[in-house]
This record gives sequence, C-alpha cells and structure tokens, in this order.
Amino acid sequence: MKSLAPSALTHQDRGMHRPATSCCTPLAGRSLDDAAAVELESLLAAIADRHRLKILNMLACAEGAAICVCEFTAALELAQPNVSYHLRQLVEAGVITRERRGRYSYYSLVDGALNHIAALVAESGEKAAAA
Amino acid sequence: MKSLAPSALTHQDRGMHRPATSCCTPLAGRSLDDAAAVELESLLAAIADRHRLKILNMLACAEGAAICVCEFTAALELAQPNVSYHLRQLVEAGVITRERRGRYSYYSLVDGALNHIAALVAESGEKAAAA
DNA sequence: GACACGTATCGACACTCTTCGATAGATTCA
DNA sequence: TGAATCTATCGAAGAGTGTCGATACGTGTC
Repeated sequence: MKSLAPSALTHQDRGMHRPATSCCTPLAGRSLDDAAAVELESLLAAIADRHRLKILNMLACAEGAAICVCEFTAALELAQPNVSYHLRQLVEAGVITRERRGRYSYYSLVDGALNHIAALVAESGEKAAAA
Repeated sequence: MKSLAPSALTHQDRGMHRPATSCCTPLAGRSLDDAAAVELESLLAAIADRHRLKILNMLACAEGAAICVCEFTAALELAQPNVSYHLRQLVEAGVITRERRGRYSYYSLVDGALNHIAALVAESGEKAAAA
C-alpha cells in the first residue's frame, strides 16, 4: 500500500560520521499521531475552499441565525447544485447543520466548531509557545 | 470565465410573495471579501495535508529549533522527493522557512504563522461570538 | 578535479475535487 | 390531483494534487 522511503533512518541512525555541520536535531516531544493528523486534515480540507469559507462567514455574520440555500446561491454567484455540494461538504465535516422548513433548507453553524478547528491548528502547531 | 447562477437573485429579490415559511434571512454584516477568501483558502490548503501537519507538529515540538530534511524523511516514512515537495508547499505558503547549512537544509516554523491562520479561522468564522 | 552525499526539480501517472447539465425527491399552492 | 418551486443527487468532464522514478544542482571530501 504505502511505499516506504528507501530506508527510514536518519543519517545518525545509519551511524554516519557526524562533522560539525551535523544533521537531525532531536525533537522536544511528539503529540500529533497519525490518526489525529488524518482527522485534522479532513477538517481543514472541508473549510479550505473559497466558497465554503464565504458560506461560513455568512453564517457567522448571521449570528446564529440559519440561512437559506437560495441566499448562498445568490451571494456566491454559483449554480445551485454547486452550492448544495459545498453545503454537503461542510455538513459532513460537522461544521454546519441542516434544517428543513417546508420546501426550504436552512443551514446554521455548529456552535464552536470553527473555534475548535482554530484551536487544533494553534495547538498542534504552536504548542511550543504554550510551553 | 465564471459561470453565474441562472439569476443571482434571492426569492425575495424576484418579488415573490412571501408566505409564513419565508426564505432568506438577512445577514448581520459582511467581512470576508473575495480576495480574503482566496487568500485564506490557499493558507488552509497548504496545511490541510496529513504529512504537512506532521511536519508542522515536529517543528513545533522542536521549540524553535530547525529540523533537517532527513529527519522528516525518516519520521514521515516518505520518499525524499515527496518530503521536499511538501516542504516546498509550506515554504511557499509562508508557514516555514528554509536555511542551508552546508549540504543540509534545515526548516523552521515562521514565528506566529500558525497562530495567525488559527486566528483567521476563528475570526472569520466565529465573529458572532466576539460580538 | 573527481567523487560522494544531501537536496531539489522534472515529467508522467493516478487519484481526488470541483463544476456542469440533467433529473429526481419533497413540499406547497391552486 | 396536478403544477410549480426548492433542493439534493447523479454521471461525466475538467482541473488540481500527491506520488514516483529519474535526474540535476550544490556542497563537502579525498
């Protein structure tokens, strides 16, 4: 499945002589395991789109109020199936929720979802700053 | 270039009669313009990858110290050209910087870069919470 | 200068994502 | 019930992304 590097060893591991210009400084510690990396990857990928970012911003500006699909379609100047597609991506990522009212579909932000993502980015990235 | 929606108008704009089950709640305001959305999109896309997230985490755990390419190659179990590719993506996004020492290349986090991205996500998303 | 080593880049390929047109599902109104 | 409306889904096409093998570049060593 996954092709490994020719040899997953650092130059130090291979017992190479190490001159003054040494390589491979040791890490202070580890925190982001594979599963966490994959999860954060999917979360970030869900919001890493200009249209979805504008959707999220519209929802944030609505201050908790739900917004109808047609409003997104008008604001984004995007075809309706496209808007549905992007909304679906955000719903599946758990960032927004859908609510049907009659013929209309209203979407709203999941409380604290984006703050959570932001915290993950700041945490797994700038953990050094906190220490 | 960009195909617009059939008519970039909400149901209200088209002067439709509006029953009790009305659509299109007005927004509280706007903040994320097109340029900002594109910029944030590219920033998020740069870090929305499991390997690049692990690179960033390793750098964060190094607490400011630079890390050699070979260390990433070993930790990520990824081929060397692949590692260079991901490092390049992060450099071009302005999240990390490269420094050559002899034959080796060392990478380190740009101070506050990830906190900046996190702030953008939290800001343009949960602006309502701040208000 | 010739060689070894670490890293970056190139071209090709496979895969995923986004977009589009068409259409189906669900609900309201006459 | 039938027509109209709003939204979601489907299949195909296009663009973008990550991976791989091969190779070029820059540096240190002999």
